[in-house]
Amino acid sequence: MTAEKVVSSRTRHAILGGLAHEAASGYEIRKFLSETTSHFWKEGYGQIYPTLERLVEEKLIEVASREAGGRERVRYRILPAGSVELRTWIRSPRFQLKSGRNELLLKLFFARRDDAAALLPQIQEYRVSMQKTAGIYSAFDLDADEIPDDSRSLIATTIDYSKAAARMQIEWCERTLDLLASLAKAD
Amino acid sequence: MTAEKVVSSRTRHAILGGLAHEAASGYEIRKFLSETTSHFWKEGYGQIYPTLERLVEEKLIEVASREAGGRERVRYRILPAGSVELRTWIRSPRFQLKSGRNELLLKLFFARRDDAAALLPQIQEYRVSMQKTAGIYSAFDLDADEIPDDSRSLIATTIDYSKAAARMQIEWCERTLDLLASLAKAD
DNA sequence: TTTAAATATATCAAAAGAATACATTGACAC
DNA sequence: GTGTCAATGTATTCTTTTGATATATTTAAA
Repeated sequence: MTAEKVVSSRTRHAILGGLAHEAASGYEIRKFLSETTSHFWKEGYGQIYPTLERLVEEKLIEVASREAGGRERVRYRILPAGSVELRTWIRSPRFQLKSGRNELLLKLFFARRDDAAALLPQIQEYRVSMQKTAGIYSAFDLDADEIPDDSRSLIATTIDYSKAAARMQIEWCERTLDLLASLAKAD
Repeated sequence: MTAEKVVSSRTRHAILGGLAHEAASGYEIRKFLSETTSHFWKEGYGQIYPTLERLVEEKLIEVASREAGGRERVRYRILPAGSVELRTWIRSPRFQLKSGRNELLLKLFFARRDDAAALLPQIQEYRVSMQKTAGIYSAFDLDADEIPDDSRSLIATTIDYSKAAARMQIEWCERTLDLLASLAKAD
């Protein structure tokens, strides 16, 4: 009774995508993802390492090199079957959206007028952090050499998204700050 | 050695907020949240039921009524200490943002030109679902009786946010559809 | 009036995320 | 040179969150 565990996780595809780019260790994959997709996709080690082992078992990737001695480092490389799986996923008409969590909006939802003064600086902080984010994406250099020409314009759409999201949030902050200021003034 | 488990979870505040509105069971709390805050905050049963027990232990809420017989239904009510905790949280200058996951953007990030044709209908579907969402928020009635006047304009800011987010995503879909169409045409 | 569908309640396993542990390298002060 | 500290690289473990499923009850339908 070796019941196969069903893996519905999308982590496998994020990893395959990363390895399609180049062979890497779990640590490097996470670094790559957090530098490129973190605005809409993040992975943690706790997810990456077990999934790598799983992908090896499934023969979608293989160990490319293994350095021992105290700290060990295992690099993985994608196999042809892995590339097929990646492309199948990209083209299959199923995808999942999971909205994030915004604690500040939750506070606003439960707040009363007399909380307005305390909320004001929190929204200012939010705006600052969004402005920082917007700056990062504006400075993003799509002409960088490592990006294959073939996918450049597709990647551009994800950056477009992040920029638009940041801008939208900044504008919301501004509208909301105005409102809170008027509430706070009217005590 | 009864080491107190530290609860850093924000679920407690979502629950306290819900109960501040009116006494309710775990099921009802979840229903309330999913009808009102689901665009920026969701809770599942797996989180709600254990947290309710915890909050009772901490004397922030209490059991208001308990119906037995086969299926049991326990309603909880917020205590003064719970209200204080809720307000303290709203005013404290700490909040956490957790960006969601967008599998479609992940696909676009890893895609190549020749995937464009397969991605096109996926983005169309995305646009439709966003249009539906936008419709819901536009129709939202803030003048409904149950909403206390005191927090009406604060709640309005969260709806403003959701509307703006939906609009932004629809516009992104339109830009992206144009691009993909041109890529797909050029084979 | 039995059956089917919708609603209400709760549990549990899987996935995701956060915190931590430990190893190596490099830079700098002495 | 050498001891100390910080930065980086690697991985594990634990907690929180999510999702699927089980079970009971009520309502609607046939």
